[in-house]
Amino acid sequence: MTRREAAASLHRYLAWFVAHDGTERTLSLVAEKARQHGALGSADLACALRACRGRADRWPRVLEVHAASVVRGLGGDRLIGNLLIDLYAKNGLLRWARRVFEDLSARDHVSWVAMLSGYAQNGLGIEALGLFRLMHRSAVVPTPYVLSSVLSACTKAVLFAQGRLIHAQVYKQGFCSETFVGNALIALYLRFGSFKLAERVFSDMPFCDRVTFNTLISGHAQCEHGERALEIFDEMQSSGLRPDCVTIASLLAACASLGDLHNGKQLHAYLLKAGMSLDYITEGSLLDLYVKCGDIETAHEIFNSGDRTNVVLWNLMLVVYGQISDLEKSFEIFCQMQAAGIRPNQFTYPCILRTCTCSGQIELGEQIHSLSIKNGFESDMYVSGVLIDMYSKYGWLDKARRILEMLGKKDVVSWTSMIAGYVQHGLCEEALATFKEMQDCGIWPDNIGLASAASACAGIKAMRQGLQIHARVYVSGYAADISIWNTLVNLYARCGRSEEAFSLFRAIEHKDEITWNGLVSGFGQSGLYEQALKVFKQMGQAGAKYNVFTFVSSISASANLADIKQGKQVHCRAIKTGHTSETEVSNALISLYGKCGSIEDAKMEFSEMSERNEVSWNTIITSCSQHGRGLEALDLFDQMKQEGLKPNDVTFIGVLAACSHVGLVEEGLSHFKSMSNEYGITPIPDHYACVVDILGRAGQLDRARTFVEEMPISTDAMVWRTLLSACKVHKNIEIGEIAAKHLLELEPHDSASYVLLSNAYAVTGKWSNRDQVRKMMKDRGVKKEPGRSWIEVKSAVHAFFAGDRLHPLADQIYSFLADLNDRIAKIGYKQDNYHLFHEKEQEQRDPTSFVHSEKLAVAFGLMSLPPCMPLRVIKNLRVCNDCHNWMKFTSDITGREIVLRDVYRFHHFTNGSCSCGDFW
DNA sequence: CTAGGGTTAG
Repeated sequence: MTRREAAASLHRYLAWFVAHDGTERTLSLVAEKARQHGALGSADLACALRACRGRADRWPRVLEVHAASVVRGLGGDRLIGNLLIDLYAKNGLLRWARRVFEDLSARDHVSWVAMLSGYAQNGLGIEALGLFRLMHRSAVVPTPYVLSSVLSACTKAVLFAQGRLIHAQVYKQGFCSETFVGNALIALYLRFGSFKLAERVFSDMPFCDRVTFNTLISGHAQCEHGERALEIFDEMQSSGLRPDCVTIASLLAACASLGDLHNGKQLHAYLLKAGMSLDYITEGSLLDLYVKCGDIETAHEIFNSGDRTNVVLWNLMLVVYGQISDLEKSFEIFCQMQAAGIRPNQFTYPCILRTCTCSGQIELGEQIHSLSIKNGFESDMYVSGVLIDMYSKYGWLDKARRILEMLGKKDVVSWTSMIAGYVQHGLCEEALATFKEMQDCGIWPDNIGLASAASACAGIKAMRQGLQIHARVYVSGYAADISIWNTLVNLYARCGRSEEAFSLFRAIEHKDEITWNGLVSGFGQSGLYEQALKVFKQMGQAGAKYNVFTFVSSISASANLADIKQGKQVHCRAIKTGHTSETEVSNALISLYGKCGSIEDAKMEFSEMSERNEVSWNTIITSCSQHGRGLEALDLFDQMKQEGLKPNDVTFIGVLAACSHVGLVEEGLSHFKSMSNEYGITPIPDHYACVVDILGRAGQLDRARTFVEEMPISTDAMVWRTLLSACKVHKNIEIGEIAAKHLLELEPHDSASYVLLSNAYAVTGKWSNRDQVRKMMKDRGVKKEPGRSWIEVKSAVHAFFAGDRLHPLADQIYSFLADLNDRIAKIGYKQDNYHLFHEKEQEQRDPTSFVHSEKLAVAFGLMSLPPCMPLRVIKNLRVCNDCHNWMKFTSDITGREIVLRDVYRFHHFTNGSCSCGDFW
């Protein structure tokens, strides 16, 4: 045998091995041959390269062979070069591949295809098209293979228009009957959801192969057309083509998306029966099937018995436990994978971090964040995206913002996560500013961005900006997304534009529960409570589904109307639909009963709750406090802390108000100090107003004044009004005048402020000053709001103005009242509302023409309601001294409980005394 | 076969 013959025979032998075996042995044979014959030809090096395909562990060999070929002067060799391009491209090293491509001494179609498909596989469609143009310029006529590579580049890089142009060229060149070209076209059209075009290409194909069917099946499976995928599988079987593992993997995906465990299990059995090797792709699909069908146990079994060196399967397991938000298990898998020496990839961190976010374990999330930085994923867009989401959901907006700023390439998701984070924490201005910033960076918002921006507008009732978003939705191409319309309906409702809200609402074809709720809650937040309750009733008639949001919104609308009857109806509906065990619903009910004056019902609701959160405690504490049960409120505050719940700013409003009711000055001040010292809460003006109330009620007006003057934040009207009110009660006109001066500057059109000052002058006998205030009101066109009271009797609400005779039973009411006044005069009542009038004025007044509305309401209530029922009256202004005193006597003589809700607080009158302790 | 963002409430 000559040397030449020996070389040829060995070469054939090697080629056979590569084709049939491709093991380590091939490579050792190459090495052996090198020792025997000293020099290697390009065919042998090519052989060695082929043996490296698809084997990550032989990656170093590729580099060795490349080096050897360059050393032997084979750098421009086509046979070796084409293989190197393919290998480098498959490993994502496109620049190396391109370098080899450029260095080729001559290119054939294989070279072009290798480079083109390399770009295609890495999603670099633009580069692929650039190379395709270069090919045209080099006057190389594309082959069907080239065209199919370019088509697949278009598919991968989402370049539909270019894909259609290539289709035209395919048609012109008459390559339509080539099966692999048809396959590429089917993939293209399915990727863009053009099912009709895909099926047309399919039916025009003279021949189809397994890949055709696989492409159709996987395309339909990915578009959630599981049913069609299974149908095509039937066609495939009747055409006599046998499925391979790609077919089965795609079918498994179809079953997974359909939740069809039955068919999925049959496929699983088929895999085992047909003796198909479970590679990591089929294994992954199987895992995915069991995960999506909720059979986690089987999923875990498959994972345990499979190839545990593949990071994808580990990632899948992280997703498995993430889906049932079992962070503990998820984290266990994460630790096990590291112990097994598996390096997490860029998918791993988003998988586990999302579960941390969902289960609120931010501390663990932070640790994993550090790990991801250590492993070099600091600037990964996906990892950063989920981190921005995690930190911003938790309220660490600054930290989220820093990650966003650090991110070199920000995509629409990273921006939107930040925007959504701002919205979720009520920072709507920041959200809208960031929304603008994103667009200044050239990123166009998508459906989620638009919905978030619309929600930000709704949050601050920014109708003008909201209208802009509305207009953009029409041109955006996202008009099919119901979430956006839901937000817009809510936006209009929240801005009080009921006409627009309804017309948009009617235009939504498939309304979901959020559409309805958006209307109810929106009306509730714009003060259109009746409108909100009307929609709630319509929901019942339309057969819409109620949920927690529906009940919370409707109950709170009833509460704001103080419409206990309406509220009880909603409560009944909640019981019937089984929503009363929801914490949020119970919280709304506590607030309802509290606001309607039934503190006992509120306490009952609270005590029957199975789970209470901060809001539950805040609501009951505030309710007790509003009803004058200060000690109870403070007791509840202690219990709340004992149960390990963290008080927030709302809690302290209730606590400070409670201290005020009980007269606990020093305790109140120490609670106030503890807010920032112990709990890190920055007091808002409302807290300062509470402290002023505490000091004012105790008569420590100088101290109150100093406190206000030393406030570190700017003083608002509420603070001054509280101080002025205390000055009126304690007849301190000097400090009262200072408070009034600030108050009238801040709110020059609020009639209540003038009335308060005028009364403060009256009680201190400064009649001329009082007259000046009255003149000031007149000059400035400020009119006193007429006093009005409401009472509900037998399902109807009866309203009264001061001294009015509009009620059908007016005569009876007035004579009942006269009789009542006689009776209470006998036990010591003296009408004293004249202290607000000068003696001369008093002489001129007709005592009967001046009866406050709350007295009329109470008289009517006493006449109409059975003796056992407490009277619940609502008044639009503060109750005056005389009426307050009158109520005490009336409650005593009639043995009736009277609950009066004025604009400030509740007064419970029983047996001659009031829960407010005579200070309001 | 594996990864991130949303709409209604208190």
